[in-house]
Amino acid sequence: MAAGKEPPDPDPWRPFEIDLLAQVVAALTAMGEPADPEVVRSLLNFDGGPQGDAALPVHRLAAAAKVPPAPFAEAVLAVIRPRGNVESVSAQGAYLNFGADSVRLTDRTLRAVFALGAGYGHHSPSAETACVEHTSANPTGPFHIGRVRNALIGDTLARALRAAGSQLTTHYYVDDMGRQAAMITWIWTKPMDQWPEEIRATMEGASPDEKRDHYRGRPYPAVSAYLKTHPVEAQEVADLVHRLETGNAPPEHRALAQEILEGMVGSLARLGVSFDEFVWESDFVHNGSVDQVLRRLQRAPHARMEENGAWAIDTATYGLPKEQTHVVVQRGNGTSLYISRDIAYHLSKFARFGWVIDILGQDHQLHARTLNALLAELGEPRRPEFVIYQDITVPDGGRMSTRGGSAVWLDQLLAEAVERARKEVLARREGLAPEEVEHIAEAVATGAVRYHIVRVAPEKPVVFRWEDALSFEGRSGPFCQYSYARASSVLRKPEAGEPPYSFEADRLTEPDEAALVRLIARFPRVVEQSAHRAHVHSLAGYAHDLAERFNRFYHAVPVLRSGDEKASRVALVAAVRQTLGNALDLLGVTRLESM
RNA sequence: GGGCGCGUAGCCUAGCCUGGAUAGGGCACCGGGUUCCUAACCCGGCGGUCGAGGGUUCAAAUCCCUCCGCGCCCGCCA
Repeated sequence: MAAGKEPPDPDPWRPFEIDLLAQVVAALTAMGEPADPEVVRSLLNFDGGPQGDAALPVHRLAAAAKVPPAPFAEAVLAVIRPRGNVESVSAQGAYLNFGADSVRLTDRTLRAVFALGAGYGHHSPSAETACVEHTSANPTGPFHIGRVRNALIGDTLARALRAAGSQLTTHYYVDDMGRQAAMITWIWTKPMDQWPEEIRATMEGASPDEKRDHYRGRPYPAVSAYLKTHPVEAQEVADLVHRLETGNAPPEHRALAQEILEGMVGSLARLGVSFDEFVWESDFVHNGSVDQVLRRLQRAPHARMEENGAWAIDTATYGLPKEQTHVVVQRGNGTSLYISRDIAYHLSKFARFGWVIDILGQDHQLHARTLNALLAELGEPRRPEFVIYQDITVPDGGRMSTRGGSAVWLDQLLAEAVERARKEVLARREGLAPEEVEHIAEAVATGAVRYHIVRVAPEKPVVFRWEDALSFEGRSGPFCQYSYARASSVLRKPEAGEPPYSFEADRLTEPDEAALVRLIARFPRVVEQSAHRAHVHSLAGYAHDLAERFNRFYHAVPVLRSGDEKASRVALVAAVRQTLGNALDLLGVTRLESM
């Protein structure tokens, strides 16, 4: 083992970058050219590629020197002295290409992976406290996959932020105050034989041991439709909403919400999504913080009372679209509105967390901007950061609608995925114990669904197609899981030996090995970037790239059947397994030792 | 009408913030690969006016402007 005395740098690329920057600056200085390290750094391109590990386009520097780019590049080449972690320099037209010292990079990378293990790619904990609020669906029935996009973006971002060092808490904001929740209570507090016929019809064939969110949520669409044409009953629901606000909710109200919520959250748990805290909207009403917000808003600079006693804020100065310059924050009857309660909630978050992040569907975009305007109106300097994602739609171009029957339930998707995965396992493997088959099928199914939804940038609209969602090949969760299982399988062989794995970096010089090492080395930066730019999809892209590189290596380079290189190659496989496993953990995709 | 987002091969997608060298993947399709560490894999091929036009620049998928198309929002609902 190439044991290092000092603890390894958690970012294997950094020493190369430091050396390279210093050498470029030194070369420019030697040429008598201005060499601001910050300028040079911004010019350097570390994306890597077939040309080398870093590139410097010299156009700008050449222009300043009043020399054509290509000769300028040659001139730099003549004076630059690659050393340390920089192994090679070459000029190609207007570009200088640099290669890292592969042996040093390999040594440093593998040592970092083995020393840090599950912590490789993670950054040291910071004092920064953060809160990610996500999902926050009304407790009125099961999840459809549109809302699952919210949950998966939020959960993956939370994992990434934790890895990046944040002290992170996740929130599910439970709306038990509005009309939606009231409708559930309205119908379920009536004996079923008194339900209107068209609502009772929705319970036909319902089994009492059905999952609770499905069972209790069944009448919801019918109730919603029924109330549109039945003003008397609609008034009952309106009265109920008023009772919720004044603290006179029927005793069953919260229990019903809780019951449905447990069913909903149970489905998310299968996907590895969990929450640190459930925050109930009604708590902000009952603890007086909503009243406090309303009183502050009434004293705010742009507040005014309407004719019927309602309070509104003129937000024209906050740059909102012109239709939204008049924001009502309190009804004529004195009750609060969603936006006011949300302000109370956000103030409570600001009191506890330095960084507040909300995952919101694009339909909440205007709400987000209004919230910011009202926070400004209150003199509150802090703002939440919003991650806005686009809807998942169905192929005929429609929104995912519960009433139109176009919604795809998460539970339905998972059931379908598990069934398909089970078939695959049974077709590929023989003699597995039934519980092993189920374990793999569940992991493959949930891995496929999680990966499929999180792989696309949040701002892209997504059209749901069964055949894409259930793909186990190519750019998919199971592809990554398979590569992990493959690496695990190699390491399980007796010939692979036991950890700790010793290696000699100068034996890992095949192009496929060098490429793998470079990808492994990039992981800590991928984690950092995905967390801070809320680009969780880049984690999915990374996992695929690493898996793909590993498969290429696996086919091209013998490991256990090799000679003097064997131990080093085994170590490389172990490093891939560790890194890919860490990436899968961040994606919430279950690692499989075999599949 | 206004605001926000999106538009990259038949389909899906990365890159856009911070401009840089032949735009990276996947699916589908065609042709190969398993006496050998898991073929949910690999190799090769096919396929691109980066929505259109203009501008800035030595250099534009990337920045700016205009237009077109699609989605969402514009409640004393949440």
